[in-house]
Amino acid sequence: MNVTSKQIAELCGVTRGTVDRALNNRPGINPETRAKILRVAEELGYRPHFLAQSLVKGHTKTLGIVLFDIHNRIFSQLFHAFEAEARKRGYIVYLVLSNRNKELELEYINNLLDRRVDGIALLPANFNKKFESFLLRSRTPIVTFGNRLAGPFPYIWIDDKQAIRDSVAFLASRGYRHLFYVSPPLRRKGKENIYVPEQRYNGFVEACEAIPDMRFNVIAQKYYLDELNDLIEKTDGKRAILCSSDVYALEVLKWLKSRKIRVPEQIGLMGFDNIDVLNYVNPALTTVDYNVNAIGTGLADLLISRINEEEVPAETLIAHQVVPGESVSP
Amino acid sequence: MNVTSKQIAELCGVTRGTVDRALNNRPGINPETRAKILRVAEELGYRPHFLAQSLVKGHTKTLGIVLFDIHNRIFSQLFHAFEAEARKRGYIVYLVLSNRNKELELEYINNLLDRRVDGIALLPANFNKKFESFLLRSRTPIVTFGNRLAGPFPYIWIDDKQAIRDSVAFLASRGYRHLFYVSPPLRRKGKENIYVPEQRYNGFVEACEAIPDMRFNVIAQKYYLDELNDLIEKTDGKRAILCSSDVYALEVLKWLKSRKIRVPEQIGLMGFDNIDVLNYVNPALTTVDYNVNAIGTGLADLLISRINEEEVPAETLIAHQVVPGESVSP
DNA sequence: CTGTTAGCGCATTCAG
DNA sequence: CTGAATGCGCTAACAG
Repeated sequence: MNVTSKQIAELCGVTRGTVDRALNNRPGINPETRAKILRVAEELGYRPHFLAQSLVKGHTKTLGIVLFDIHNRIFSQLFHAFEAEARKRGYIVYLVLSNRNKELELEYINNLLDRRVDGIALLPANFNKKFESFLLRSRTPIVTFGNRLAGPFPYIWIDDKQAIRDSVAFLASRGYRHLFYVSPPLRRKGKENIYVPEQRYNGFVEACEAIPDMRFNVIAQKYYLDELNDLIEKTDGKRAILCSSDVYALEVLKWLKSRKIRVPEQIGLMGFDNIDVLNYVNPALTTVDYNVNAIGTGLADLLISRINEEEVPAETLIAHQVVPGESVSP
Repeated sequence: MNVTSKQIAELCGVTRGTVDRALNNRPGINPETRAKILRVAEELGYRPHFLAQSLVKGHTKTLGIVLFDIHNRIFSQLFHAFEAEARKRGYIVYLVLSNRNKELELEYINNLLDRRVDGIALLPANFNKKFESFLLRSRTPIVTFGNRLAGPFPYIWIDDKQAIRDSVAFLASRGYRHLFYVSPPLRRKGKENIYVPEQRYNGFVEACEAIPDMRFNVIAQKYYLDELNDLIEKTDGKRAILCSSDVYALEVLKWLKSRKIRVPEQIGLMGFDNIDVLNYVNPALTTVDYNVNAIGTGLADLLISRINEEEVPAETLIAHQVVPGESVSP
């Protein structure tokens, strides 16, 4: 059914070598024969067989991106930007979702490698030496984001530590002297790749400790609302809850409302990510904004540069900024 | 660098045919030679070259899915389910975003076809005969969702018309006698594929007309808030706004709040889709819920069945239900 | 300027 | 049970 270059050759009474010269307009061919071949190819709706082409050329013009999932709006937006940039540069992309599952991630990366993607953008769940040497051995360009590896894999994201420091400074400037920091569980250190949560955690502790009269607690467990409840009852003064992501902040806000605790009158609240749904919640959440599209685009750009064997910086950090909302008092 | 079956053959002192018999455990091979070959392959970390394999086998174990974008949570969730099911069945998936752009969609489908995907799940932006015959000529299994084509392409979604009818009935049962229906623009009919918006629109009109004393207006334009404003000022009585999606409803709610119009005391409000962010907005929005995961999974299932040349229903409709919230009065 | 030849890596005949 | 040969569709180097 699909027309091949061989058929075109026969129809034009030439050989496939000549057809190839015409199609990929390479030098050394009579303009007339070229025109004829091109016309016939056009008429027959010829399209080169991509797989065969890839097989011999050694590249597939295909990228893979592995994400945990696509529930957090941050990541769907990032993908959108990544995909748009990739397409502009002639690549098409496989999106695979590891669900934070280390085995699944490995299996997926193998699948992508089997399909000979030209490069992979990776939000790594795995992190040990074995994993990294596996990636290295693949000899495939890999760029990371949102979670870091130790090896020589370019990384693009924001400066998480500084961003949380800025958040603490902001809350301090508004007179808050007791902060509760809600973070994903951290005790799984060594068992999971928690680079970013850890950076944020460190930023929080450092920033708080640098402020003489600042008191603070870290909540990093699954039942964080229970712990938050205890903490709120046991303390007083001007307090604020700082969440490591808007998703947490939204949950906390919902819970506070159900408990009839007013924000910011009784307690301040701050999120992180500035996801678009914040547009629809009251009070408007104070949060940290950064340009996710820039990350997505930059990720594709970095990866394609690496594929073209250009030098790229080991680390590129996107700017962030605190966005004041109504959830902290003036 | 990558080890090939040829190398294994040499190392084992046999020919590639034999290696193939061992690897794909086909009959007609001495158990001992097989064991040896398998061992060597294992040691060398042999992985078959997927492209070469595909080239000769004629399939790629790859699916393509084309979406408008991934901003609406409905679609990211749908993708997640689709991807999970596809993976379970041994397929990996290309996700491409047409941005509702007809030319881009065509280009993308061509890209997918070039890469010889085994099947495509399509949310079509195009819709004319030419487009459909193009799809048919590709001889590639295609399944549609969320927007319909005229031709023989299996379709999976919900019964949009009935769902809106149910919404109207629900509002009527709560005593509302004047409804404003907010829909995407419909005048582009003939220029864009607006199957679903049209179904919903028809359902709305039919349902309203069947209720003797029901008054209603349809707002289907870009500046719908302005029109809504006029309408609200010119009318009175027990009124409600019915939106064709939660995204609209959220915008409307935000606008109502800014205008200090109370929901549901002064006006009722209802959305459609039951997206997860509704969890965080007040008042809780009344909406229509359906199982998106079932659609995503079903989509993959349908597509793979078609690939395996099994018969599938031309249309499969997923159940929906009205979810009462606080945004309509009791 | 064009034809011939040899692969890319694998699957699948047909002989032996 | 195994070897040799052919082809998937395309590219590229070498002759002529």
